[in-house]
Parts: sequence; structure tokens; C-alpha cells
Amino acid sequence: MQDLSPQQTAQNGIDEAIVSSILSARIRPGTRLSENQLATLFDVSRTRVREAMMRLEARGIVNVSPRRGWFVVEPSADEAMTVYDARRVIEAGLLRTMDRLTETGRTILNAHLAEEKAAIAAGDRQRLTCLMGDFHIRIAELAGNAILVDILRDLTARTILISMLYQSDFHAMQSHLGHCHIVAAMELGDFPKAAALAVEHLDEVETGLDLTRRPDPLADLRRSLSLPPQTAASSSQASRKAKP
Amino acid sequence: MQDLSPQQTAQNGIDEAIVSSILSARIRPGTRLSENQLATLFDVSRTRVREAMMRLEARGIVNVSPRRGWFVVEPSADEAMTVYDARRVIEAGLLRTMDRLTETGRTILNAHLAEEKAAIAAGDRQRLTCLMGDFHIRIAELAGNAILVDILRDLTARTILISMLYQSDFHAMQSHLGHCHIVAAMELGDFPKAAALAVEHLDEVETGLDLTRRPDPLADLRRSLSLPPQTAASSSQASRKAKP
DNA sequence: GCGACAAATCTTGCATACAAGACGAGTAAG
DNA sequence: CTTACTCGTCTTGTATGCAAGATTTGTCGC
Repeated sequence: MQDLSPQQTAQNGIDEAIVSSILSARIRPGTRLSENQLATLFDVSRTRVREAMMRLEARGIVNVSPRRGWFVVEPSADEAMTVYDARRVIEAGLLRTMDRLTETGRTILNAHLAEEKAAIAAGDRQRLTCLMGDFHIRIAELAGNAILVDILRDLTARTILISMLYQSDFHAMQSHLGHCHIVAAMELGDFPKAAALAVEHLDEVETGLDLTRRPDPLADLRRSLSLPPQTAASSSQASRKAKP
Repeated sequence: MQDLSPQQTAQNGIDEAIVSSILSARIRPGTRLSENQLATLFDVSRTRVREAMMRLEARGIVNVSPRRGWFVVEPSADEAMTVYDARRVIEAGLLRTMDRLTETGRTILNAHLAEEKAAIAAGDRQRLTCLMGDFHIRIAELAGNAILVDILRDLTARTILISMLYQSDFHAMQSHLGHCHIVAAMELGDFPKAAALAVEHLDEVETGLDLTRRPDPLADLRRSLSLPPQTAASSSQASRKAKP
């Protein structure tokens, strides 16, 4: 859940370590996942790493470019829209099939909202990203359907990658309020309304994306050098050297 | 789509060959998938077969029993209910987000219904199973969401496995009529009603299952010997030898 | 200075080899 | 006749080795 080091993770923990890192926004989209490096990190042979990659590939988490390497997926604008679409369908469908909120469910959701609030107050953006994704997974867990939980977890991972690529600025408070409204509707037992609010919420988040932004191939290098993020001006003058 | 022989399938076609075989009910749940046999059949090394298995495992299609082998999943009664639940959520959510049926969509769906009718008339049960599953995938395709199509395809595969395990008798005509009603609602543009009908339809199919039936470990041998299917009586007297 | 070319290096793709464990047949003892 | 045990065979688990291709770096010619 929190910080799982390579060593303590069990046999097939490579998958979950990577997914978990994505869910907590510690791996950027497009990150190269070298078989050799992962093999040394987890102290296994390349074979096991490859098997983990195959599973992650089937889950839509990583990509392989033949003879070039494995990469964390970089969803295109189209794919991003598809992901949000799928989430709207599933989450709204989920809420609409629920008919009551158990007492423990109420407790869990409110505890989660409190955590979100705390993270906002602390300004812990990484933790916030993680929590914002987890909220939707919590709802699926409440519904008790393990299959949908898994599906939503993977979709959430992709969502986080998308937001790292296209999110211009993150309105944490707005998202948090969206979650609060959904929970409020659930507490009132008005699940169709909760479903509508969830759709609206996902719409809002999607609208907050700048899907016209081209992925910046220099992003990681830029970040390593502590340079400011890409702008229209910087991308056009990036080709020639700066003149003093 | 139809019969794809191992040879003509591309590099990673092992996955799709197996899924396709499940979708057309040519592989039973619990079937052992020997790495060596598959390697020989597809004329590749065990490595590639294993990689395919890893992907299928991530998709919930196969299971591995350590050091014993790979098996096509045998969903338990609980898992079966979970699968149907997930399908209700996704398919109802899908239909509810649609707002119009294009002309080509109408054509596709009606062509599909005609195929179902023909298969019923011909009594081609295997083809019918395939078509019954495909119907729901068609709808997802109409919505144009590739992610949901993939998810529904895998869920449909599991559904077919479930029906092979638990379906006492298959009311093809009833299912076909259910599909017709859904399409009718869609043609009228009443998608909430189509969603409700889809839920109802899946309920019907699920009700048609006998989820109390224990999976029969002798099923494949029984079938090979052309013995009648399992009954309560036969299962209780199976343990001791028959005395003349 | 600049562009093209070539070799070196690093990557994955795939097959094979060996080890560990499970299963079943056969056997011996009771 | 039944039961327990052991050995042989077959399965997957994992590592390693080699080949093919892509990228990058270094060099040469202009």
C-alpha cells in the first residue's frame, strides 16, 4: 500500500510494485523499464521480470517497443478520452446498482475524505494524487465486486499517467469537493444522483486536461536538470542554442 | 474470428487462439494447457507459451497450479455471480451513455440477430454460444470504446466457461428474444430501457444457471466415453464400483 | 563546422538446460 | 486384499546463453 521496497515484496511482487508506484505517481509515463535494471533491483533473473512485463502489458500498463525496451504507457489524447469514458461507464453503472450504504461503508468513505482534506492542508501533492485515485477504488470495494475493483485499479493507474501528461494545473480542492458531493448523495441513499455526480466529476477532471499538449520527449531530462516545464516558447526555441 | 489454425496466427497469436477457442466453446473450463503441448502445436519454444500464459493469467482466463500446470479457469459459483454482476454494471452503464443508434449500427445489430435466428434454426449449438456472447461485444463496439470492448470480451469468455460449468439447459430462444428486445429499445432511442432490459436479460441467464452444482472432475472423461451428464444419483454412486 | 558513415555497446527475443516438485505405478509388507 | 512406501516420469520454475536489432558514439571526409 505505502512504500514497498523491492526486497520485501513477494515472488511476483514486481507487477504490484510497479503499479503501486504508478498509483502514487512515482513513475512518469514513458519511463523506460529496463529488464536488466529491474532484474538487479529485485534480485531475480530477467525471466521473471519479463513475465511481470507480460502481465503488465496485458493490463495496459506498459508497452514494448520491439528490441528497444519496455516503457510505461503514454496514453494518447484519444486513449485518454477512452479511459475517462470507460471510467464514467463503470463508475456510474456501479453506483446505480448500489442501493444502500452500510455503516462501515460510511465510515470508510468519510475517513477517506478526511485523509484527502489532510493531504490538501499539508500540500502533499503526491499523496493527494494517490488518494484522489483511491477514492474511486474505495467505492468499487464497497460494492464488493473484485473484478470491477481490479479493472478500476488499472484504469486509475492509467488515469494518473494521463494526468501527469496532460494536466496543466491540478484543482485539488475541486476534485475533493466532487468526492464530497458524491458521498453526500450516497449517504442520502440517492444513488442515481451519486452516479450523475460521478459522471460530472469525471467530466470536470477531463475538462481540466490540456489534451492538445504534445508529450515532451525531454521531460525527464528537463526535470533532472531542474529546468522549468515545457512551454510553447521553450519548445520552439529548444532546437537552437540559446544566444547570450 | 472463425477457425484460426495455430500456423496462420501471428507471433503472439497463442493468446488469441486460446481466447477464441473459449469464445466458441471449443475448450472446456478446467482444461489443462500443457506448455510442452502448446509449444509443439504452435512450433515455438516453451518460453513464448509461458509468456502467453502470463498474459492470459492477467486477463483472468487461465490459472496456474504451482508445478502442476496451467488450466483454463473454472469459476466458482461466487466468481460466476461476480462476473455477471460486473457485466450488468458495464453493459447497463454502456447502454445508458449511448444516445443514438447510427444507421450502420442498426444494420450490424439486425444482421447479428438474423445470424442468431439462423443458428437456432440450424440447431448449431456451438455457433449459437459464440453468437450469444458476441452480441454483447457488438454493442460495446458500437459505443466505440476499445477498452470496454476488451474488458467485455474477457468477461464474455468467462461467462461462456461459467455456462459450460453450471448451465443445466440452454434456452436459446429466450436469450435470443432478450437480445431482440434490447435492440428494439435501442432502435426506439430508449437507452435507459435498453439498459434495464440488458440487466434483466443477464438476470435471466444467471437464473438459468444451477450454481449449486459442484464442478464435475470426471466431466471430460465422461464426455469422452459418451456417458450421460452428471446427475445427483450418478454422482453419489460414482464412488463405488458397479456390482453385476 | 557539419554531415554521413561505421563500429561498439546495449537492448530485447528466444531457445535451451537444469533443478525442484508433483503424480502415478509398481512393489513389498502387513 | 489392503496399505504404505519408494522410485521413475513428467510437469513447471528459473537461470543462462546466444543472436538480432537499435542506439549511440566516435571518426572521417568535405
